[in-house]
This record gives sequence, structure tokens and C-alpha cells, in this order.
Amino acid sequence: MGRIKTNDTTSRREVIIEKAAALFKEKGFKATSMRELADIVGVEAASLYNHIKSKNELLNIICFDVANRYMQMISDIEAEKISSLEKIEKLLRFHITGMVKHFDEVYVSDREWKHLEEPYLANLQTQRRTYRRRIAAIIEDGIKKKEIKKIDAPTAVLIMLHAVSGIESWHRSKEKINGKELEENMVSILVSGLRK
Amino acid sequence: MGRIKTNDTTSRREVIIEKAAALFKEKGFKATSMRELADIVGVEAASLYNHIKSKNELLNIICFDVANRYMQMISDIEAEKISSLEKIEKLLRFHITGMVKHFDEVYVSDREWKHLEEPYLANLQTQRRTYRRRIAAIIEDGIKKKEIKKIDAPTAVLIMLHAVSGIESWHRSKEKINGKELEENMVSILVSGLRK
DNA sequence: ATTTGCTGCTAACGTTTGTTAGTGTATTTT
DNA sequence: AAAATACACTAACAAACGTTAGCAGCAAAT
Repeated sequence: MGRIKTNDTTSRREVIIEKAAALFKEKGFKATSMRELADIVGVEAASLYNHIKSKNELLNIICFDVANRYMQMISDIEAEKISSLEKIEKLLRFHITGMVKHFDEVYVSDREWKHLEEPYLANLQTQRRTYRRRIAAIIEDGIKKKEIKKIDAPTAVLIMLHAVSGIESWHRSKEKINGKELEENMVSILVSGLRK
Repeated sequence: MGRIKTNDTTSRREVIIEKAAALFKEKGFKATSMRELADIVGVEAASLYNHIKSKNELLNIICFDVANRYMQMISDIEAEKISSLEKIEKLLRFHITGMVKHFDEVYVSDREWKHLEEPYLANLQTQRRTYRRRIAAIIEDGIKKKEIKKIDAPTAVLIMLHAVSGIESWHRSKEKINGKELEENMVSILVSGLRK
């Protein structure tokens, strides 16, 4: 069939991972076969194994790539000296732009993590749980400081995160407003939903 | 193995569908095998086919059950003589209680519809699209009447619906507030996010 | 120019998949 | 009690799956 094309910044391995993310998003992890992936990459199925260890490794890479980005970000935000509501807004904007930019990856990591194998599965679940707790902590802090209305913080987190993951249907839709407008609308609705 | 237990209100077929919904939710449609389902129902895999036509029929039933319930509901709400914001709140409450009560079904219909086959796939997609449009129309009406702040209606719909589907993680969580509280919190955040 | 490693190929493996055929037995209907 | 229907079983199928083994050619390093 020929070899996998690379430019200088992208290794063959990375090409495979990118195409895998796109396929996993479109059809789901379990419904994507290595032969399909190989087809799209432009190679026979067996050849993929020169670059990766297994199908599940692909999912691992995708999921932890995303998770690590978010963990980095929240650490940065926690350290900043701004109000709680501003922190939440910043975090929200990061999630929105991140979703628009790394759509496939984020989508897969959100919807397909069930198919991770141990110990990765347990690992990611813990990471996600602590991530949500850290956001909830920011909100609770904001409530204490009377910047944020008195609500159940975990519920607020749940709303925020899932609202963002809804960008999926924006991505698909035809009558698309542009990314920046989308961001402003989401921030407007969600932030004023929290403000006291 | 023995036969499928039924009480008087639930047919054997319905037992299978319920257990299927639970399994599809937990492992995903593609990752659930008919042999697993049979095990849980308490029967050999082949015996399932005395009650259903195929694995995909199970998914069809689950998805369209949910879709039909929603379509019924929005027609009712449209007909009521209350303000737009009240309509949105009512709809929101319906979604929340529906998600809490028929969790497996709704979850599966939300996340696994990709695996429907034609013509059911196209059918459901259209239904979902028109459903979202009808909600957006209510919101736009509210904007015109100055009950709702000026925002992009499709974006608001997207936030609402996906926020509700986030109840999934509430369902899983340990430190659970009760269903009624959850509902009040969600309504509070989302409705005041819309109000002018 | 020769070696070395990278990357592709074909062929095949052992499993698991959804589903059908055919048969026997319990339950319901007549 | 006899006949008909409902339902479960065993056995087997063809197809699809992820992955490995073994080999050939091209690219980069010596």
C-alpha cells in the first residue's frame, strides 16, 4: 500500500493516533476495527503494530493526553490571584476552546473511557473525580465569599462540564455560529446562573 | 437453564429489554454480547430469539421509547398557556425527573444511538433535530417577549439538554443529594442563566 | 558499499460475535 | 385428554475480530 506520510512535526505514530481519535469519535471504540483504521491510515492492519502496542494503547494515549492537559490547567488556575467566579469563568473558557480545538480527542476521552483496561481505567476515574472535586472546591470557596449563590457545588460542576461537552452537537450542526460567539453565549448563561 | 421469570405486568420480552438497557448503559451496545445478556436473563443466548428479532431491535425499542415520550411531552407543553420561561422550566423538570426515573433507557438512547441501523438511524436523528428546534422556538419566543435574555437559542438548548444528561455522574456518585434537591439546583442555575 | 534498523507486506492463529436450524418439553387452549 | 403453542435447549455456522510470525525492501548510519 505504501508508507504512512509524515511531515516533520508529526511522527507516523502520531498520525495513527490522530486518525484513531477521529474514528473512535465517529463510530465508537468497540465499533472501530484495526482494519478500518489501517485503511484510513493507508496501510495494512498488521503494519500498525510496528508503531503501537495494541488497540487499547491508542485509547490510553488519547484519554491521558486530555486528562493531563486539564490537570495542568486547573493547577495553574488555582494558583492565580483572582476571584472564584473569575476562576470558574477562566476554566469554562479553557474547556470551551479546548473542546473546539481538540474535538476528537476530548470527545473520545469523555465518551469512551469505559473501554480502558485496568489499571488505566481506575487511574483515569480517580483523576476525573479529583478534578471535579477541585472545581467544586473553587465554587464552594466562592459561595463562602458570597460571590456565588448558594447552590450544591457538585451539581454546578456537573452542569458546567456536561454543558461544555454538548459542543459536540454544535460541531455537527449546520447553522453554526462561530466559536467565539458560542463561547460568549455559554459563559453568559452559565456564569450568570452562578452569580449571586 | 430454566425459563424467564415474569410477574403479571411484565412480559418476558420486556424483561429482556430492561436487562438489555442496563447492560448497554454499563458496557455500551457494541461491547455487550447476546451471551452476556442471556446469562443475566437466565437463559441460553439462542433462546432470546424466541422473543426478539435481533440485537439491534433491542436498541431500536429503547431509543424510540424515549424519543416518543419526549415528543409527547413537548407537544403538551407547547399547548399550555404559560410564559415561555415557565415552559422551559417545565420542560427542564420533565427531563430531570425522566432522567432520574428511566435512567438506563435515557442514557442508552442518548449515547448509543449511533449504532442504530438505517432507516432507524436517520429517523431518530431527524426526530432529535426537530425536538431541539421546537425548544429553541420556545426560547426565541421568550426573547421576543423580553422574558429571556438575548442569547443564541440553539446554544441555550444545547446547554440545557447536555446539562441534564450530566445526571449520569450524579447517579454514580456517592455523596448524593436527593433527586428533588438536584432538580431544584439545576433549575435554579439554568433558569436564572436565561432570565433577563 | 555494507550493515542495521525501520516499516511495510502476506498469511494465519485462536476467539468471539450474532444468528439459525432442529429438537424436546412444558404450558395453554380446545 | 388431545392438540397446539410457547419457549428453552444443543449444536453449529460464517464472519469479523485483535494480534503474531516471518519475511522483504527501503532508509539512514557506518
